[in-house]
Amino acid sequence: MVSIRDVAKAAGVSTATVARVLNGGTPVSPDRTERVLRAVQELDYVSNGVAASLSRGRTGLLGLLVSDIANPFTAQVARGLEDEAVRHGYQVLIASSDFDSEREAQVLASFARRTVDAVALLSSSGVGEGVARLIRNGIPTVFVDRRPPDLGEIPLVRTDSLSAAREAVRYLIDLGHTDLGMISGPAGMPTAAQRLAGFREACATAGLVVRPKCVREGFLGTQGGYTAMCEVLDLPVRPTAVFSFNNVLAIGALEAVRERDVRIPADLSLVTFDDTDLFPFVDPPITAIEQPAYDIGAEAGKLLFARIDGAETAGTDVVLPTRFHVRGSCDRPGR
Amino acid sequence: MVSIRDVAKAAGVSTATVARVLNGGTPVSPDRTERVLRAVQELDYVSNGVAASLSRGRTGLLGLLVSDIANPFTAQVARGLEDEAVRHGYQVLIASSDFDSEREAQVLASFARRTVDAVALLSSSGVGEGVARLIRNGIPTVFVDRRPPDLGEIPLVRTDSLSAAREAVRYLIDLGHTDLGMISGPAGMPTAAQRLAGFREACATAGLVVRPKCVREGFLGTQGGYTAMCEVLDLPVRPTAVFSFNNVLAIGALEAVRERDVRIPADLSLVTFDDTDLFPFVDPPITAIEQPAYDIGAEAGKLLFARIDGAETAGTDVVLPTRFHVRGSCDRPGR
DNA sequence: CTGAAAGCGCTTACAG
DNA sequence: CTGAAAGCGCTTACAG
Repeated sequence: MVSIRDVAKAAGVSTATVARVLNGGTPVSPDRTERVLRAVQELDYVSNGVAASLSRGRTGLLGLLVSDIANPFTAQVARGLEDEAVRHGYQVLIASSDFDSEREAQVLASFARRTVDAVALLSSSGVGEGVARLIRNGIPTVFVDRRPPDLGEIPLVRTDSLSAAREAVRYLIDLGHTDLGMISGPAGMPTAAQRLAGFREACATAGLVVRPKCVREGFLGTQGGYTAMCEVLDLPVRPTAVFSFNNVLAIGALEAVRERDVRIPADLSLVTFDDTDLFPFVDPPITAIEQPAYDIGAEAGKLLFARIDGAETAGTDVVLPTRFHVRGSCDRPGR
Repeated sequence: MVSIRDVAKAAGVSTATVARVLNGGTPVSPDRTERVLRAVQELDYVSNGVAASLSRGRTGLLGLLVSDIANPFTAQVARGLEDEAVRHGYQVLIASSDFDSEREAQVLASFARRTVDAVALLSSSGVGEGVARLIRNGIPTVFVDRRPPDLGEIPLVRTDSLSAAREAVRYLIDLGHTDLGMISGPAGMPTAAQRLAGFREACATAGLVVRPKCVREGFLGTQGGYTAMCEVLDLPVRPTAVFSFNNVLAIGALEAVRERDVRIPADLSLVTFDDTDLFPFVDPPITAIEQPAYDIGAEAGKLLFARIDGAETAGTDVVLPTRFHVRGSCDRPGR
């Protein structure tokens, strides 16, 4: 590989001069500038980014840990973060844990090795030691969507899950439903707890009793939504409306619904957290809570760069608004 | 930051010994091993990954260039690639060009700086100089899904777009359609050309004439599909069946269809390349060609690692099978 | 099994 | 404006 020394030799200058020409900033005489440029051209020189990172002390990389990049919400967050990164001359290193906490730990360990300048976390498990080390090592970190309870000082960008859930469920109640169910998320996940709390609050406020068996915890993935919905639908008495933790679980739930020939919304009303391009075209169109995923990602990026630039961001909690899309998957109860 | 020298000092050994303990491989006496481990613990030492990359001459990173990670096909490819990467102790650096060729060039330039050990390309434009430089610099590269015409020697992982398209269109013809349209992809994209060719071949074989105005080129993104479908539907005489270049365009097409109260499949039959979780639930369920996106990504990873391990991969062309899902969006023509 | 030392390929005060 | 040189923090022959 041709190195900066080869270029310097060919141009008859020092490596310092080559670096100055290539990186700009410091002035270099036109004469030498041209000689360097020509040598670069002739030798087809490309600088070594790793070496540059080492001496500069920064990599120009933002780390993003996600559970599954194929989740549409996650992908949009990634896009928002990436666009913000590009604006600052950065790139994003996305790692999917696939809900595997060991893989998550490996990714965090790798981030802690300063392979990235800052980290955004949109991960599933409570994480634990991995994040703590990241922070002890002084790597700017931001949580996206949710944050483990014991890390309150780390900034967070999110929506208000609790009130959005409460509002959606109140919508169902206003329609006349009195027997509601929920396909919930994993118990350890803060947003799962919040959405469930919103669900319960709305029911409690309306004086409704929630039957324990109507609340099923679905592990993430469509399969989890399918299983949970099967359990709900196979109850001796079905609830007349179900609230789903997110769009992935909702898709699984739809499979269960179809399999049992349950009609939506005649037999069952359905509302879900997280929207999708195709929800308006589903039979029937799915009523959903939209989160501004792209903006969440962008906001996380802004926080990270503010921190990189020396700003104090501890304790920041950015809350972005949700939108409720009323479509065709809800109706008044049939009984 | 605590460095390997601090650890060496604290443990009373050389930095070489610390490295040996931490990286394994070379044997170290139990006594020193323990001292090192204790020092690491006490100092909360985390090695610097960038420095390690520089001296090892490898970063443990695979670069993946995509147009849009939010495209479900792309996301699945990324997952397949990533899982393969993890199997080899690697991570994936995903960069979205967002269909911007300047951004694409920047990403390729960054990859060429050896910030990654190998590269998988799933990008939109013909690319040009960026890829050429990558290859001149000896960075193992693989194309995914499509490859610019002049880079035939670089390995490629793909499906057979032409015959899959032909088969899907023949299905429409067998249903009795004689006036077909297509929402095509950007003219410069090889897969767009191939799917269009498949469409034309099927029509020609059946002796059908394709009206030029029934073939619209949609720029990528749902908006492009919407516009293209609008043009088709606003023709004085509508075709009775339309074949869509991919799922994203199909979603835009559905918007146009809905807006005009066209009924699928009664007024119009629709088939699209690329499947989606939700297509079975759309009204009506969308008939689609599924590509094994995850496997495509995994296969690309295998090729890259084979090449990293010294194997010769030039000229490789891996073709994976598609699956045709007949659902409810096609019927015999109504007229 | 171990350490001194060179080397990876840049960047950047420092002195001129 | 310019170059010699130190330094970024590891890894790895080399000699013992």
